[in-house]
Amino acid sequence: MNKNTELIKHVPIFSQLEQSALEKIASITVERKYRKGTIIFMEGDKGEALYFIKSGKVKISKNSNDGRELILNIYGSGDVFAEVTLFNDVMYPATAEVMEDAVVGIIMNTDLEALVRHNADLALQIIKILNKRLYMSQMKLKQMALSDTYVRTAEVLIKLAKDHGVEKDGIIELRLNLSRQELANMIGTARETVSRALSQFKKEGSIEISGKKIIIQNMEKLKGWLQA
Amino acid sequence: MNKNTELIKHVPIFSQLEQSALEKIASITVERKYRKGTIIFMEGDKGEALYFIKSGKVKISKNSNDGRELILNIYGSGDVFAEVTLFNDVMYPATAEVMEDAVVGIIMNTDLEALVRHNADLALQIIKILNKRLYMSQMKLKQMALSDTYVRTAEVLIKLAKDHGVEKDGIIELRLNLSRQELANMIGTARETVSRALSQFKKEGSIEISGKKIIIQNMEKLKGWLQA
DNA sequence: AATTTCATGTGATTTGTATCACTTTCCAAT
DNA sequence: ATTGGAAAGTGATACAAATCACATGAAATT
Repeated sequence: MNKNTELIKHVPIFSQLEQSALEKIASITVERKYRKGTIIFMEGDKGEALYFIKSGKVKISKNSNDGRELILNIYGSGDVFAEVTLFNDVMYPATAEVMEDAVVGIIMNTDLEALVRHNADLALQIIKILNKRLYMSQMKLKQMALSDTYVRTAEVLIKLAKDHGVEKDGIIELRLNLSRQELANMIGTARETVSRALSQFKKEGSIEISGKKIIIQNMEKLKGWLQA
Repeated sequence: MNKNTELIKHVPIFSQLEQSALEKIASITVERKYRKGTIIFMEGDKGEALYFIKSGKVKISKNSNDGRELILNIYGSGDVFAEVTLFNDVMYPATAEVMEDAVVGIIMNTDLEALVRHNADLALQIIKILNKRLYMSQMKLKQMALSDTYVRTAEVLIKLAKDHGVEKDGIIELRLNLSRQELANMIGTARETVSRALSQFKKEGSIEISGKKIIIQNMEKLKGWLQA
């Protein structure tokens, strides 16, 4: 129980809450381990829980019926996901797949909803996170509508570096195990186009590539691609 | 005061609240009229209020610095907008412009925040609306990434018909005063492409066009374009 | 009503990017 | 280490959609 409280304290949306609320949340949280490749839930499944990540990475994506994929986000430690099904009794609007072995906290919607109804602080935290998500989503829409593929590629790299990169004296290492195809599915473009963009960024000295690892050598140069 | 309460009752996010809350909201709401073309706020302005529409239409858009525009949404009577700046102390992430003379209710963030902190019901309503917005935004992202321009055009027409159309024995009339350029800016395409798509839809008998007015003659046929 | 100005439709052309085709590289299994 | 199979890089081609160009139509201004 105490261990759970510690865990929950490190999740941003909960961290501001007072001790008693933390303990309540801890008491309704179930911890679970998932192996890489596991589907936590699929788009269309009944939405019944909120998840937060203790460790590992989770990919959130939508698929079209002709098999194409759009990756909406990649979440890591401390992030919450599936928050959209709270209070809504809707299906999950996207699929969650484990990219790196993960330990995840799970809170059933019914339990959390009961709590939120009496804890405005918690509601506020949820509002904040939804605000942020909405903001990001609209930014992406703008990029998708108004930027070309190389710019979008740079944008995604920069975002990934910020969220998941590890800085080592000036350079940032990105060790997500993303295939080019998956990167393309985040950017909304073709595998080959990503290859070409990365080659370009490499040639100009912005990044360095060794297999799946991408090193951002010169963030400023990469940011030079941004526009809009 | 009583008049305001009536007004507020018809706004979905408030309508579920109990009388005392309604009255409080009414007491902190300012009503204001705007003429067509007025900019209510601009992207980057300090976010300080939440708005809801009593009558008229408001266009929410983002602009790139090379002058191109992406229209995120068009809101009408009963809709809330600028909800993203609640509890966040951020700038408006988009611009709000009046498309049709509008009467708008304005609630200062500070006032509403104080209220929400002690009214979990209200917080829930806000969460619900954010959920819906996020869902819509992600749907759009998927469309933008995975559908071609004609499909997106059909999708936007269908959405506009649902939100703003007037049904008259089977056919739906769309009388938004949107230029082709603006339609294109909703779809994320070029003016000319929209013209061609509309011509196509007209030729196949899905719609009828007379100036800015678009009549959806055969919704089923138009929906035939949808995919994914 | 006449004239100017702006919005729209539509063909022609260009451009960006998806797709195809193939080679090379990487990784896993033996 | 060797081999087989998938993922990645890259040139060639095809295609959708942007852009250009212009004619037509509608709306605003005088």
